[in-house]
Amino acid sequence: MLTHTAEDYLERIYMLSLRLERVKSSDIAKEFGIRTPSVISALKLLKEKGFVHYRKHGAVTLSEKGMERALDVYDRHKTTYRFLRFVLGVPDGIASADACGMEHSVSPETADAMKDFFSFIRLKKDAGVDIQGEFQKFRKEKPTVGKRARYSDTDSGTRRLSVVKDGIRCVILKLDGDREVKRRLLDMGVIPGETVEIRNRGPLGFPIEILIQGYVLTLRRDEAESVIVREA
Amino acid sequence: MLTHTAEDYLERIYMLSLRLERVKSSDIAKEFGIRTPSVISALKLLKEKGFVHYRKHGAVTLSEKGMERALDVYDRHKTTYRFLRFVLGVPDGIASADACGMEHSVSPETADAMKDFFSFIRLKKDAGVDIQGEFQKFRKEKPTVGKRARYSDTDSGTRRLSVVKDGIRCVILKLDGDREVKRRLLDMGVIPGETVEIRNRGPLGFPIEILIQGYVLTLRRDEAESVIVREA
DNA sequence: CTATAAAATTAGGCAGACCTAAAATAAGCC
DNA sequence: GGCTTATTTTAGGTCTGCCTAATTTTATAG
Ligand SMILES: [Mn+2]
Ligand SMILES: [Mn+2]
Ligand SMILES: [Mn+2]
Ligand SMILES: [Mn+2]
Repeated sequence: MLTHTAEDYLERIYMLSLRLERVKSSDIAKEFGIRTPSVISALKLLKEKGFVHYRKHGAVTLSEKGMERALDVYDRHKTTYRFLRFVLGVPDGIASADACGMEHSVSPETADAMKDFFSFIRLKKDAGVDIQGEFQKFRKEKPTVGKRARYSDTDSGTRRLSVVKDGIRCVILKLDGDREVKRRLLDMGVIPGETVEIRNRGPLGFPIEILIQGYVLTLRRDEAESVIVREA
Repeated sequence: MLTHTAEDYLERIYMLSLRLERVKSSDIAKEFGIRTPSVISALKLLKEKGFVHYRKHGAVTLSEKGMERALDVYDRHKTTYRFLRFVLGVPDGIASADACGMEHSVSPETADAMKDFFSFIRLKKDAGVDIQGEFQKFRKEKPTVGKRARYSDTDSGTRRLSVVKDGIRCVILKLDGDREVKRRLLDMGVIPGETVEIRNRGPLGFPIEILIQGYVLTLRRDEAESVIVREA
C-alpha cells in the first residue's frame, strides 16, 4: 500500500517525464511547492519500495512497477476530472484540485462507472438527447436545495417506518437493528432528527420510496424496519 | 485546516452520538478498528483546537465548531455516497468506502453539482425519462472501453493539432505553451503517445471535438495549438 | 584549472497517526 | 468498603512527511 502522497509523487514524476527528458528532484519540489530535502527523502522511500530508480545527483525514473502505478493513478485522475468537469460542470480549476484529491479514493468500480457514464452521455447526445446541456439549464433555473430540517418536538406514538402509512410526515427518533443496515441508512442521510415521508411503494408494499431532506430514496423492508419514527 | 483523519474523527463522533448517549474513547476506537491510545491522542489534538469537549474518563462531545464541521463532512459523505450509489450504480459497500475517502476532497461546488444532478435525474424520472435506468441498461449491453493506445513509430511531418484536418489520425508528440493550458490538457488525458483525431468542429473552425482514448473531448483554439502531433 | 556560484544532499527537528507495555482509575461484586 | 477486574490513560516508540541549516557535489566562468 502507498500513501496518497506517494501516489502523487509517482503521478507527478510521470507527468514531468512527459515534458522533461531528465526529471530531477528539484523539478518535483518546484511542482509541489515544497523543499528539495522533502523530495529527496520521499524518493528514498519510493526507491526502497521499488517504485523509482534514482542515484545521487542523477535523474529520477519510474520502475516498471512505478510506471504501472503512476498510470493507474493518472487514469483515475483523468476520469474523475473529466467527470466533474464535463458531466457535472464543475469549473476547471476546482475540478482539477478535487480530482487530485479524490483520485486516491476512487475504486476501480467507481472509475469504470464514471467512464461508462461519460460514454453514455456522449451516446445520448449523438442520439439528440443532451443530458449535460439539460442539466446545466436545470441548474440555472432551479436554485439550490433547501437546508437541513430541524427536529420538531410534537408528541405522538412512536413506531417503525415500515408500518407508517403513505404521505404521513414523521420525525426519525432512532435507528436500530443490524450494524450494516444502520451504516447504510446513515450513509444515505437517514438519521435521527430528520423528517421523512413515504411517497410511494412497490406492488407488494415494499420497497418504499421516501422523501427525506428533499431527496427521494428507496428503502427495503428491513431498512424501513430499523427506522424508529414518530408522527410529526 | 484539519487532516482527513481529524475530519473522520469528528464525523464518527457525530454518528456515534446519534445512537449512544455517552461517546467514550473506546467506542471510537472500536468503530475505526484502532487502539484506544491512538484515539486519546487524537482527541487531545481535537480538544486543543476547540473541536471537542473532553475530560479524563469522561464522555466526548462536539463543540459548536466541531458539530459544524462534523455536519459538513457528513453532508459531503452522504452526497457522494448517494451519487455513487444511485446515479452511477456503484455497489453499496464500495460506494460507502469510496465516499468516506472522497468526502475530504469534495469542494462545495462539486457537492452542490452532485446534489443538483441527483435532483435533476429525479425530475427527469418523474417526467418519464429514466436516466439512471437507461444508464444501467447501457452498461449491461456495452462492455468496457478499450485499453490505452500505444505510441506508434511511423514517420511524417510534425505540426500543431490546431492545423490538422478533420478525420486524420495523429500521434501526440509533446505539449507546449502556457502552464495552465498544459495542466488542463494533461488533466483531460491529452498526453504524448496518445492517438488523436478531430471529429467535428465549431462553425468558426473552433472549438474542435477530438477523439482520444475512445472519448470525445472539446478543445479550444489555444488548447489545440499547444498540442504537437505527427500523422499516424 | 581553479574560484565562485548554484544545486543537491545530509543532519537534525517537529507534528501527525498509529502502535505496545505499564500505570492509574473506575466499576462490579462479595 | 475493600478486592478484583475492566477500562482508560500515560509513557515511549515507529513511520511518514514536511521543515531549516549546514555540507557536499556539480556547474560556470575567467
Ligand atoms: Mn492526488
Ligand atoms: Mn492527480
Ligand atoms: Mn472519511
Ligand atoms: Mn465519511
